Amino acid sequence: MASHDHPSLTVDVAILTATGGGLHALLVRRDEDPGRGRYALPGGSVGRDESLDLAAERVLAAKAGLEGVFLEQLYTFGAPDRVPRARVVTVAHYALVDEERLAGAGLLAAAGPGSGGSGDASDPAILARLRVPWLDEEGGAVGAEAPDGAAVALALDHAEILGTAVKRLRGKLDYAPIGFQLLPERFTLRRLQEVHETILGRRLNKDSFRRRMLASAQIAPTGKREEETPHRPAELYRFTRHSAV
Amino acid sequence: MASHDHPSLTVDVAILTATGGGLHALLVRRDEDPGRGRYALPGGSVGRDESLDLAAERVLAAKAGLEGVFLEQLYTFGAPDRVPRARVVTVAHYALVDEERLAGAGLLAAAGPGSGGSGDASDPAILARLRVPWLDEEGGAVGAEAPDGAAVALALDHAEILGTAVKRLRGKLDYAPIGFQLLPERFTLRRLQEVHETILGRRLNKDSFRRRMLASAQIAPTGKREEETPHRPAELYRFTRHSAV
DNA sequence: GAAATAGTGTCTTTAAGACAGTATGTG
DNA sequence: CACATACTGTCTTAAAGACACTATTTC
Repeated sequence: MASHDHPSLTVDVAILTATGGGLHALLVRRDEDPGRGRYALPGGSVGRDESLDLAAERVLAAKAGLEGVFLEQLYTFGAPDRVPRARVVTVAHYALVDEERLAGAGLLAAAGPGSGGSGDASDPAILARLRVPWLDEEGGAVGAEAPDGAAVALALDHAEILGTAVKRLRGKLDYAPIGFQLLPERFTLRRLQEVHETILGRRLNKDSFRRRMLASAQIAPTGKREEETPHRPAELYRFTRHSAV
Repeated sequence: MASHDHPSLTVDVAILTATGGGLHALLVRRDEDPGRGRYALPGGSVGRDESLDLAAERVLAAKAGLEGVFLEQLYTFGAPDRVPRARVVTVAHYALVDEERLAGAGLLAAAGPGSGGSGDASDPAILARLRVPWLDEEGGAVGAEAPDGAAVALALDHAEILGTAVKRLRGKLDYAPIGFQLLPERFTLRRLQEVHETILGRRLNKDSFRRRMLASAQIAPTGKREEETPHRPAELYRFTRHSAV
């Protein structure tokens, strides 16, 4: 078993945000085979002396101009036929970004010529809405559609990777402080509930949600309020880093 | 970036069982570097045209003589320094086996000379009790001790892998039909509760546990009962494969 | 019948859901 | 003042915990 028999090892990052009532992912159009013309998750090879997380961080910075965001390993995809005519195993990650940050940094850095970081930021990037065809614990591939509503063809097994990311997100939402990652530093309880509903794909009870969040000690009121609302302004909360014991 | 720069890719399998009130893992003693003399998870290289799951199944069969057991990908470990003088990324899996099956198949196949499957079943194997130093969602490395109570030195990052497996097990217990994997086909409610308590590392309320399990429709009475008990025999239940909707 | 554990019935406690009613902003 | 949404208080409902009590086996 000579060393050139080793599979290639890459990382792919599902960069997710919640906006307009739906989950969205940042996708880049591939200009090379395999998967030319299709949209794909940002990805790259794992460097010789680079940890997996670091490789994912590098991809995140280079292709979306994002740093310091929530990033976690998701699952490793290694079916022998997942890439035609090559053996490529990918360690998929997922990142969570609030919509303002992604609209500003991500799309500009990825789409603009040389505006971002280190290199291949030339691919056109889109923020695709995810169509999740299942509830709860089912899982499976998800669809994607461009801002104009057209279906987006995903490269390789990336629809499956996105489905796995959504499933993970849903599963962790109840016991990990994860919803806050999709919101700016200060947010109202309503916005937090909307994010949870977007992730879960179903409506939640307002009273119960409110009580749970306030009792969890994961959030604290800032004393400030919304401004310029056409109605009574809501209290703004912030996420507290206490592990909620 | 020549192809010989690719990291080596392996799978390691945490084979877990619940017995004697504690979680146990099957470990084999390494007779080669790296980690010679220490105990390690059974593992092996990923074949050229082999999926990750298939590689894990192969390891499970070859090193523990186990087939058809619960097996799931856990996490991929790829720190550049996790193996001295080599770059080896491992896709860790975990398997769940009931104690009878592991005592019979696993230890004999792994320890006996050529009694098992395809090859390297020569390493002495032990069933090590895991000492989990944390509760709930904390995570981290776990300790291991041999049947005689002596601490077992684990190779590489395998204490971390085992910790990740225990954490996953605890996390999935409440919403996935996973406790049954650690029991034989027919079991009493008491045994099922003991397994849950062993996994979680804490006592559970008997009445509530009973009600939850019976209401979940995940188990069904077989009509048969325990035999040769020094007290009233309990109903034997079996796991129903319904997804419990 | 004593001992041990299985299993049932019911009360209390806690969290979720429902909903009425009050508070506070804009136009 | 109309309207919209924020927030509060309370009733109902469902699940968990506690515990008394009955059932069935071995010795």
